[in-house]
Order: sequence, then C-alpha cells, then structure tokens
Amino acid sequence: MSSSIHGAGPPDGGSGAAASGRERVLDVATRLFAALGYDGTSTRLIAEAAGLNVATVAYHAGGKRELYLAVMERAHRLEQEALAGALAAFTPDAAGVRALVDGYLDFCVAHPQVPALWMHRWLSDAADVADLEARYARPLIDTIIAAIGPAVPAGVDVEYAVMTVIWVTHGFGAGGLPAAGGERRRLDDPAEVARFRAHLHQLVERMLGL
Amino acid sequence: MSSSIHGAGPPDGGSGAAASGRERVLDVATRLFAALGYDGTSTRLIAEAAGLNVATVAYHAGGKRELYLAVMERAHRLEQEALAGALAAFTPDAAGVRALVDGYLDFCVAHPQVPALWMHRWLSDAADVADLEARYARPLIDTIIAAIGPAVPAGVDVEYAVMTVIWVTHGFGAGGLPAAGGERRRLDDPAEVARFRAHLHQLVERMLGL
DNA sequence: CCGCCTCCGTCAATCGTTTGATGGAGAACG
DNA sequence: CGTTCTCCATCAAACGATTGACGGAGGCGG
Repeated sequence: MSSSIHGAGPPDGGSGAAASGRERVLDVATRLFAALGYDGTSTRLIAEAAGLNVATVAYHAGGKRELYLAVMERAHRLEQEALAGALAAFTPDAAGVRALVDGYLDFCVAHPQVPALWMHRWLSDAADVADLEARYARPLIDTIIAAIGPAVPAGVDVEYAVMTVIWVTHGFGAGGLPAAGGERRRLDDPAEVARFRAHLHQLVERMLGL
Repeated sequence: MSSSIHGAGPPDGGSGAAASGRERVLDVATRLFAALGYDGTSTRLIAEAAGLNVATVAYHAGGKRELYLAVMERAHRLEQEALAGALAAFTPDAAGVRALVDGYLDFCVAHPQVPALWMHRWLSDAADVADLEARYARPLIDTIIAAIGPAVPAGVDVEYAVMTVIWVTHGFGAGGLPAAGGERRRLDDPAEVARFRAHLHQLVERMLGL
C-alpha cells in the first residue's frame, strides 16, 4: 500500500530547480553512503544532514534500500554518460587510450564519491547489488574492451588490463596513497593527482605496449 | 601460542577447524568481518556462527571494537610474516620481483579474507583504523619499496608501482572479475587465478621495465 | 574451596519504518 | 471575491525489532 507513494512520486523532472526535496536527499545520501557505506549510514543521519525529518526522507526515497539503489543507479548513469562522451572522440591509438584514461581520472576527480561507492559495491554480495553490477558495471567494461580492442596488441589480457586501470584509479580515488602519519593523500590534493596521473599514463602505455 | 597463525597450521581455507575459545571467535569474526564489514557484522551473528553465546564472545574479545582490531592486527601480522619470508629470498632482478609478486598472490589465495579486510579498512576513516594503517600497512609498503628499489629503473614511481600491485591484487581477491551473469570469478577458481597471475606477471614486468 | 569459562536475563540505545496530523499551494465552485 | 476541496511536502511521535553491553548465576576441573 505504501509503495504507491513512490509511484506518484516527486514530479521534479526538470533539473533547473535548486536542490530540494528528493534531489537534496539523493545528494546527501550519495555523500554519506560513499563515506560510511550502506550499513554505516542511518536514515536518521541522512535526514539530519539534509535538514529534513526521517519520515520525509522515507517519503521521497521509499525506503533505505530503494534510496541506496537510486544513489547507485544515478552514480552509474553519470559514469556511463562520461564514458560515452569520452568514447565519442576515441581513436584506437596511444593518444586515444591516454585521453580515455585521462578522462576517467578526471571524472573520478570531479565525482569523488563514485570510486568509494563502486568499492563498497565491490565488497557486497547482495543480490540487488549484483544485479546493478550486471546492468551497469559489466556493460561499461565491455564497452571499453570493444573500443580499445584494436589498439591492444596480442598477448595482452584486455579484460584484466581494463580492470587494472579501474582498480588502480579507484584505489587511489577511494583510499589514496597512505602517508606516514596515518593521513592519506588523494583526490583533494591537486599535486598528488598530477603525480598519480603521470604514473597512470606510464602504467597504461607500458602495460599495453603502446 | 598462535600456532595456527603460522604457515604450518591449517590454511584456514574454510573447513571449520575445531579451535575453541578465543581462537575460534577470532577465526569466525575474521570471516564475517571480511564478508560483511564492521557495521554489517553483529556480535550475535559472530556468536551464532561460532556456536557460542553472545556474552561468551564478549568475554573472549572484550567488545566488538576490540575484536575487530584484534582481527585486523592478526591479519596484518600474518601478511607481515609472509612478506618477511618472501623478502628473505629476494634478489633485486626480474626473477626476484616475479617471485615476490607470486608470493603475495599466493598469500592472498591462502588467506582470502585479507584482501577484503584491507579493502574495508581502505574505506574507513576511523581513528583507530588509521592508527592500524600507520603501524602496519605503511611500514609494509616501505619495506617493499626499500627492497625492490635497486631493481627499479629511474623514471618509475616506485611508491605507486607498489600500490598498483596491491590495488590490483586486492581488487581481484576481494571483488574479482565481474562476469556477465552478475556472479564473480575470483580466488576460489584456480583457472581464473592462473589467468590473473599471468596478467600480473606481464603487468609488473612491463611496468618496471624488467 | 577457587579460577576459568559459559550462559541467561536484561538494559538503554538505535535501527528502519509507519502513523496521524499540519500547513500551504492551487483548482473548483459559488 | 470568498469558500471549499484536494494534493503535496513536511513533521512529531511511536512502532517493533535489533544492536552492543553488562551483572550475576551456574558448571567444572583443580
């Protein structure tokens, strides 16, 4: 009976309005889920961070699980669009691969929650999360493989090569380089990003023999 | 003490060893924390899986947080000892680096919870976890850097090169290669491990120019 | 007897969710 | 015009369930 609430739902289709209502809930939830994980984030915390009541969050999101899946879905779609844009100008040579890798790193810098969300999903065994992976992550990987295939010489495992770039980029984006004092150097430090970018360039070039 | 920690003991692959008391609690908690994360694991679930009462778990472990830190500490020490053993026979050349990488992958195969525990720690911002990282993870990284330094040519970022191997290996160990159906191919599939090993060999050789 | 281990019962706190009610923005109607 | 009615978004309060933790009692080998 209560699930009809989501069906009638927020009519805020136009993205012109300021972040309010469901949009604000989604934004706050994205940040919290990325930082604390699913189990570590409570609906009350989301509500408090959004300046709303617990019931209002449930009203807009339909429930914690639905909210989490909506957050993941939006993040994946964002990533998908960024990749599509980068692939539109792709050429199967060294420069093209470098631009593609650069684009993905830029995307992670612009949307720092994505690597963390992906990593949390990575550690989950839930069925609905696996479904999300089959519908978004796997096609994304396949798209990249199909595109860069012509630029990769024989003898290289293209699938694991793509996964290598993703794993390394997400490792840096979500965790960063652990420094001596216990702090981390990651996406919010431009100098560190530049250093990692140089490493990533060299890594991809040598891995693919370009 | 800690006889089962050393390599001579059971490879803790999964068959419930008949350890009792604190040892059993630690084993069960390791498996659950790795699979479900800290927030996703309840003390009652640990107790049930260990065939003990909730209060008994608390008696042996002192509390959930202490139990988690003890699990992490033991896992890190395990890793540290494995690394020390591998570094004892290390030679600063291509064969030595390959053997080192092989040894770490073997360790992750023998102790499949470690990559997942690492990844969960990677995503945490807790102070005691950061302390754990400063006391174990960072020294481990530094040890590897100091050892392989002579084998790495100029122009390669040794720190990120080491992190690359760790990120990729843990990415494969904890998450695996996402297949089309939503399932994953990871450490429990020997054929997939062999395929990943080949990729890892090639990756390290080319990355380091060996 | 004591010391170690285990369990039962219970606690306050927090979890995700639901309910009933409130105020406001429009549409419908007179 | 004013009045009435209907949504929509929000809230305070409470629900049952579960969380981590604790005190105290019982068993048991010494």
